[in-house]
Amino acid sequence: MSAPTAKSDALSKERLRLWLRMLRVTRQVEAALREKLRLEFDSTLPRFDVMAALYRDREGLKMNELSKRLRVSNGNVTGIVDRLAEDGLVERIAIEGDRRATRVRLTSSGCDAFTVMAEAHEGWVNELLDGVDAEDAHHIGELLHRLPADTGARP
Amino acid sequence: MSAPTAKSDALSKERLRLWLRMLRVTRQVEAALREKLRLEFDSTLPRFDVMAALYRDREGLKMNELSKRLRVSNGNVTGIVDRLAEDGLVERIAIEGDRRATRVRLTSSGCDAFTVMAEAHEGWVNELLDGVDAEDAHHIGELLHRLPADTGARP
DNA sequence: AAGAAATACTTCAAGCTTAAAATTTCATGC
DNA sequence: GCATGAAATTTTAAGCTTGAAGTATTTCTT
Repeated sequence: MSAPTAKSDALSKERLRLWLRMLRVTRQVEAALREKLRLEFDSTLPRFDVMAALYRDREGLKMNELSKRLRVSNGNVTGIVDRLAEDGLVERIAIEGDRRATRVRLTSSGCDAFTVMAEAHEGWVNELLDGVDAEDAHHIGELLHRLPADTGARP
Repeated sequence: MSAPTAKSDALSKERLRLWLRMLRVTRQVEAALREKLRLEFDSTLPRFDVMAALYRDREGLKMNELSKRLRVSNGNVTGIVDRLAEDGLVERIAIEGDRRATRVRLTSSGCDAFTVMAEAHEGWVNELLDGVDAEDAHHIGELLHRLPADTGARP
């Protein structure tokens, strides 16, 4: 533990400012997306996230894998999947040979619904990030990638 | 509405990728901060945010102003302030001449508690954003500032 | 084969969050 | 003065989120 120098203190403050700004922008964009999803599709961001993960793995995921993929608690996923299942967008499928686990996957109507939502979603993000050109996007992406927090590589 | 060109489509995808990465990093950092606050101070991020806003305006804020400042619903602020008040960290003060509104401000013990938390918080952020030097921080900050989403200037 | 440990999932309590409805108080027009 | 609408806040219903406790089921140990 080295003594805080004037320089390291200034850097610390700079990082704090950056964090607060990142947080503000992220929340703003999230709020906009949430409202769009609600108004246009009567849905929510968590539902969208779950469906997106299941769309990537069309054959489905175990609850376990889903919660790791989304980095949320497993109890959380249970509730979201429950509600999606009520609406017929996903289904739980027994796994042969292990009666503890279940696989969740999009139903065909869930798959259809997601493709429509995903296209709209990309358009909204595109509008919300207006002002970021390809070079900027690439640059910020690189910087974020250097953060210890970005353990983004998924198995 | 112009027809989507190959170039604009690529940019759209690039922005989507950037957004997903921003979201992931932000959530990761938030999760880390939330856990720290819980373990070290038995507190939460929303409580910290409210206290931070009240620390900035030491004489207090109306519920209204607080919810605008934090960009959350007013019903939301009610609950958080209720719980902070139960713990003696903030207090509601009647506003003379308007019996509808109340001013919320930190108690002196709330103020003390916040200064301790704020220092720890800055340290955590500093560690979490390790790898971002002053130049990077400034650069990303500039880019974020150009987003329409960053309507950050507070009155 | 019996018991112990690990795994997969759900349930639970508490808190956060929103949008919408309800309440109280203030301001304005007539 | 009084009605009507605006403003500040709280309440409510529904959903999200976590960490911890609880339930089965499987696997490991001996």
